[in-house]
Amino acid sequence: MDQPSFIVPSSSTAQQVYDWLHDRILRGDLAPGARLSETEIAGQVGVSRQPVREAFIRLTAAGLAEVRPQRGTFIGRISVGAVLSARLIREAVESDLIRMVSATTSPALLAQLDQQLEAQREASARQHVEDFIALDDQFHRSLAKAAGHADVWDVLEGLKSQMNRLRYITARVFDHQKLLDQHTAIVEALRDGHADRAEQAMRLHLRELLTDLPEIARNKPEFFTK
Amino acid sequence: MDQPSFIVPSSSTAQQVYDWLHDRILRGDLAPGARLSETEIAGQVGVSRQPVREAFIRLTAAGLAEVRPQRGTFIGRISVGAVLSARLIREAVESDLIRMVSATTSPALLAQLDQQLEAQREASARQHVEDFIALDDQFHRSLAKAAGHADVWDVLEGLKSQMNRLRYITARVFDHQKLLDQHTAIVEALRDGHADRAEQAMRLHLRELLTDLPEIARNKPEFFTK
DNA sequence: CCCGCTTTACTTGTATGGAAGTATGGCGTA
DNA sequence: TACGCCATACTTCCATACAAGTAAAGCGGG
Repeated sequence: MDQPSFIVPSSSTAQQVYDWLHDRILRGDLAPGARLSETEIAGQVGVSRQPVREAFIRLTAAGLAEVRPQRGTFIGRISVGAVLSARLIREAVESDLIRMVSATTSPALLAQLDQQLEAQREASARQHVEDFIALDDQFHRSLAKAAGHADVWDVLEGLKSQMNRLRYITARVFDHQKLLDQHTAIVEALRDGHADRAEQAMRLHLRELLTDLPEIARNKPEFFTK
Repeated sequence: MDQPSFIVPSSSTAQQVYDWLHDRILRGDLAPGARLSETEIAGQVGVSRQPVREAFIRLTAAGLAEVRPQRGTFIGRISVGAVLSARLIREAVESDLIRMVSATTSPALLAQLDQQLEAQREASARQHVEDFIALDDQFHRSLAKAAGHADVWDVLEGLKSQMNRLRYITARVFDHQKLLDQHTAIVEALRDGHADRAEQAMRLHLRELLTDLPEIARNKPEFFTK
């Protein structure tokens, strides 16, 4: 049984409990639909129910848990609708962003992106799922930053949480090579200064989920809700 | 036999406190930066501090309040960056949505939009700010629904809360006539089956805030944070 | 066996007391 | 007057006790 190694007084207890659970949920360590209990978690980390309860409230606000009064608290199932909505929003936003980047792309940026692609190839070769996911995020974040809107990416983080859970839970079924090729196509379109092609490449990339999701939902129906 | 799901035993105290404060904040009844107090609110509504505290936590998660440990809880100032990010996201998403609508527009939809425009003109003539804002939301929501993605609009609600506060606080400085003309232009472009023009009209409409925001922030600097 | 009631062991929700931290006003001192 | 220290009155945070509701096991009667 893993638990936070120690409670540091730097941050509040509730915050630390929240961080701990948030991380475990996103990584799929806590399965969707699984039962949580204020008293049980409190016992595991050695605090009272109160901070645990407050962590639950925040998790609920983030769409990662669901508390049914007098019944129990449960890890939220992944809402297919929410994932599809988040995907559509991502496509719309990142399409606009990639056009902005295309208008101001520089050799320095292209060099940075090339370097990130190389790191992704390396992580893919190592079959290291966590690194690959982190590098994928970094790639998209770099583009947002290059467009001068890194803050937009931060705002989207909340919406992406459901997608992130999906990625962790089903990471091994994803075709890393295909994603890599799509990233490469985006960078090449930028290098050629071809805004339309860059946008289309980005849209194609972000639509990949539409083909993967049905299969994933079929494999693990107990993890999903409509 | 279970009770119908929509019959809930009057929601929890914490929920009611949250709803009450949420509404007051969005309407600008509670000014940004104003001080809140667990004990004070608890006394006002006649409950203990605990549910009030939990309402504060949820408000914080929604970006509407800020709790500084051992110092106090305050109505969150409106983040200019968050508003701009939300605006950019809205423009990107609604641009995509309006293109989808344009591909499937029907006489019935056009009739519905015409009717909503008429209602907006009427509310504008009455100078009824609340109705005008509600009808504006309804207009955009109708378009999202017509695109087959009403759920996307729901997801964006959270991001829009900061924009909504802005609208309420400064509603009287907005040029209702201009917004009405822009809405009309969008509908006309749809009626002509001109997708590009519809998208451009939508983008222009949603960029209105970019010119308004600086003036608003100059008038009420104490309401904003960078 | 099967149905239905009752008991019991849970769950989350609320109230309250105290712990820890922060800001402020008052007071003494130079 | 100006400065530094300190008591005091706040604040949020955490722990604990109890209240209210749910669900399921147990048990008796048909």
